Amino acid sequence: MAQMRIKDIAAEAGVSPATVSRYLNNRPGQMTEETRARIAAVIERTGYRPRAAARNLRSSRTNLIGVILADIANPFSSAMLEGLSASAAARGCSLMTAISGNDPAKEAESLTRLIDAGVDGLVVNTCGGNDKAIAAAAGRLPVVLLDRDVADGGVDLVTSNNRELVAGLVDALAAAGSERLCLLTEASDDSPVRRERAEAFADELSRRGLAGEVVTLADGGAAGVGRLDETIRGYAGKKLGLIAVNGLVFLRLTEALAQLGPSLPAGLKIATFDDYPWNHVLFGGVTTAAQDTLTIAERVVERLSERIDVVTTTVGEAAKLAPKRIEIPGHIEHRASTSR
Amino acid sequence: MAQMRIKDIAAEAGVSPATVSRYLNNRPGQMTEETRARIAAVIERTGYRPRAAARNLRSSRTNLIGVILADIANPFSSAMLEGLSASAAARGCSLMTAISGNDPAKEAESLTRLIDAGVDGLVVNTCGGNDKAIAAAAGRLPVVLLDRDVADGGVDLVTSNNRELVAGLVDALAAAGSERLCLLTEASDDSPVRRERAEAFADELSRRGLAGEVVTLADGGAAGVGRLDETIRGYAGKKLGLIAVNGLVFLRLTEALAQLGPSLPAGLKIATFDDYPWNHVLFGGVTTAAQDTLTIAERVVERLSERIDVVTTTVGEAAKLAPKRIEIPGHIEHRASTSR
DNA sequence: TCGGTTTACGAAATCGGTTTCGTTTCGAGT
DNA sequence: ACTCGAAACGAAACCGATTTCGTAAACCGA
Repeated sequence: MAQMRIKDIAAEAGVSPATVSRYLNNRPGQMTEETRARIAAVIERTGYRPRAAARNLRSSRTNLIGVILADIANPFSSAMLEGLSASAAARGCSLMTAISGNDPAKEAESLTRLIDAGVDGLVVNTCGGNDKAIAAAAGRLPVVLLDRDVADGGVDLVTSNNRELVAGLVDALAAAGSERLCLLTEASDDSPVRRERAEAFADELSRRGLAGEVVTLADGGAAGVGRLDETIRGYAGKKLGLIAVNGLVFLRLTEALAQLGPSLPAGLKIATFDDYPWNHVLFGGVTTAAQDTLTIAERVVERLSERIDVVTTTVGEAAKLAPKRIEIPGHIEHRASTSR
Repeated sequence: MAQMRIKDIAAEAGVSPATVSRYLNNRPGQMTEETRARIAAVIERTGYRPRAAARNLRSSRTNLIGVILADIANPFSSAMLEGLSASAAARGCSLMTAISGNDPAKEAESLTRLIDAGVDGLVVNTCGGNDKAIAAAAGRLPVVLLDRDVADGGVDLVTSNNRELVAGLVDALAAAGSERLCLLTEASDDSPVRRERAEAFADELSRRGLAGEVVTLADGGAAGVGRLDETIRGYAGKKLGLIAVNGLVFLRLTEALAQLGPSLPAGLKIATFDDYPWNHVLFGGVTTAAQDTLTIAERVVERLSERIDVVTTTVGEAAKLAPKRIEIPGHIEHRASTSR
């Protein structure tokens, strides 16, 4: 009685293992209401749980979704993980997670490890440098990219409407009276997301005939902050507006500004991407381009499920769905840092 | 050639499947260096990867560690997840994660879902309310608790040395000249961790003959902040020292203080638990009790591995290891908020 | 009432590894 | 040369579900 097997249940219910299996997966080949009840009773009484490994082996489906995240310290990632977890659970799937820590080698290792583990599909928030491997993986099993695209294209991608969010932040700064705008980026960040935001920023400036530039901070070191400091000092009092391309850059910006004083220099306005908790607090509230992480997660899982269903339902090469790019609209949180 | 099976490899290498299996698991029953090389060559050439499901079925070992986290928004949790991921990967294991979002029902559901999935062991950062179920689970498979204990005891626990960290923060405030100390907590937080810190705080006060109290903020609402505001105002200028029992409380404290002004009122000193990124920035740096998340994660996985090895190696009831409480020392980051 | 189609279910093959058990080979000791 | 033990390996059972295929019973219209 230690561990019940499906045949034990079958014996006790006076049916065959096949029938119990049909019950467990409530299959189309229905059964009498009476046998259904009998099986249910036995399972209820014995507390039987089917062994996943056996099921996986035969059906070659694991109900597991692999997730590779570049940087879990980023609240965007943790919010995403929570959303993915919920959406997957709603579909009866569990998550296998791996964290690359922005290390392409680790990412590659995670890729093979998760695939070897037999996940039904893969969600990848890539740190870059594995475009080939990811594209190859996408040829062998369902893959949906999260936020960051790969070079070769051809893989599903769910992302925010970065261009419109950039426009929204520029709007906010312009409305607050900024006459010259800077987009602050980091040298080490060469992700497609950063590029997309930078391009949108440039477009937006020229579209409105505003002055401005993209300022790249040196990595972590004092040099970057110094450069930033210069920039700020140079424009101080000249109605400068600053946009941090992501939450980490914003933190560095805050550190640099702290050297100038605890509140914003007169005429300086700021805004940032990524809705970190401290954005409510710093400078009395920072105007933020917030992504709709819950919806993004939901759509990622939804899309992945579609692909998984197609793979397991259809046969051979008919299983090709055209790659799709899904943009989830975020919104601008207007706060004190861009008030007049 | 679509999917190689172990017997295909065996055939190509001119050996039996059993030998290939021995090679894959490098088993004690050694093989000739020559056959080893031959098998290696075939595997290398064909890119063969064993199917995990089949392996799991027979060996009833999945190399999967289940992780249940109460609140991923908490940076402690994300740091932990990163650490667990790394430590597990180093042992060839993957992580199956579930997030309860502090909902006991979700936690219970995650518990059974992960167990059903066949994880070898479980790491639980419980949100409370499932002590029975968790203790029961610990009777059926290896379980290590993370940070938060369950009532029944009898389950391994890895946690920080909260009592000493409290003492360290009290030290810092006292050294900064604070004469009266408050520990700020939240009404909704009734976790063992909070209780332990509160007790340690009270002990520490009486040991040193310091005045002070535990102040409980009402949940989220303005009332709590109002109360806090009162407290601060009441003591302003009287060398008050504040300790936030965790990072979220600290954020609320910061919001409340923001109403009073951007810098700390004269004579007010503050310190907090949880080393969030913004702690470096707010108030020019906040003195923080930082937990050694990496080591905690490492020890959790290590302890879990011990239990897993015992389970799979020994037979029957000899497999009982005595439950163990492991404390990982954290340290105090002294920053501007407790300077003289 | 009768052929034909569904419906409900059982027998047995199957998924792809691991593990047990037994056999052969090889080297060492006397 | 002969025995013995260990090392190297193969044959076949096995893990526990799902799935295919087949069959008997029930249903149904003419």
